[in-house]
Amino acid sequence: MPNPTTIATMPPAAVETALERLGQNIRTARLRRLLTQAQLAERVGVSRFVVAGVEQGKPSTGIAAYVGALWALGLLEDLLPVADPSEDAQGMALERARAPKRARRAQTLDDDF
Amino acid sequence: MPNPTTIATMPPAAVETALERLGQNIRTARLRRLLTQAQLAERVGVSRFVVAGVEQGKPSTGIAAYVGALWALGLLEDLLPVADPSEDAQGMALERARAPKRARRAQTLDDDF
DNA sequence: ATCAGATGTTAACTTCAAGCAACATTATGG
DNA sequence: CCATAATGTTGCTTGAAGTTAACATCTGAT
Repeated sequence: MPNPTTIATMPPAAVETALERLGQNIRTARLRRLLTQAQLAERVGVSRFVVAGVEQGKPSTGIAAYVGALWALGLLEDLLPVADPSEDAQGMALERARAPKRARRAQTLDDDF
Repeated sequence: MPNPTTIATMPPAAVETALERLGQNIRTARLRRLLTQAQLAERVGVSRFVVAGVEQGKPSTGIAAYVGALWALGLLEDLLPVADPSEDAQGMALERARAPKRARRAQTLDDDF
């Protein structure tokens, strides 16, 4: 990451918390299945350090490692409801206006001050 | 990624599909909110290219970008149930055996074939 | 209590991901 | 339809993520 990417180095507290929680959940699932970090890592196809990072909720780790871990643990389906449009109440309310393929704010036409 | 990391370059079909779906969901949520990629990117604190990658389900993109997008869209809570231990039926069944802090298979003691 | 194995830590090295810029393409609003 | 904005694409540069290895530490089974 060329730039001191704010999101990865200093994520908002809520994001950091959510990641730590996700990592902890993955760790719990792994331990319940009696897998070592190295074993899980092998299934996912990464080194054990990446798995360790996942369990710590490391923000800069590629999402593939996270999703791969869920997959290897048989928990991939948990990801399907995330941001599911049919469950996005706020979004559905907004959609009542329109649902374009590209975002575009209605040009203020007569308001040329 | 020094090594042609299998997971990021050639993820299992299920993982790839899940990521594409997640990205599509995020895109839908963004469009419903009438945000441009650039606007969302600014909120998340990354360039618009990263947001584009997220919406494509790019496996190698850091999870912070994904979670940051969810956060900026007000969808962070969707992440909480993922791999939630209290919902992990398979894991809870296995836990009936034990719940260690470190994985370790019981040494086969008398089984020295 | 002891010892083997799992996990944490550190370091050096390699490679790709993210940033940036310019341009092409597509879609939307008027 | 046309103009304009949004998104996709390409190439370059650079810094950080991931790998490997060796060692330290902790945990748990016996």
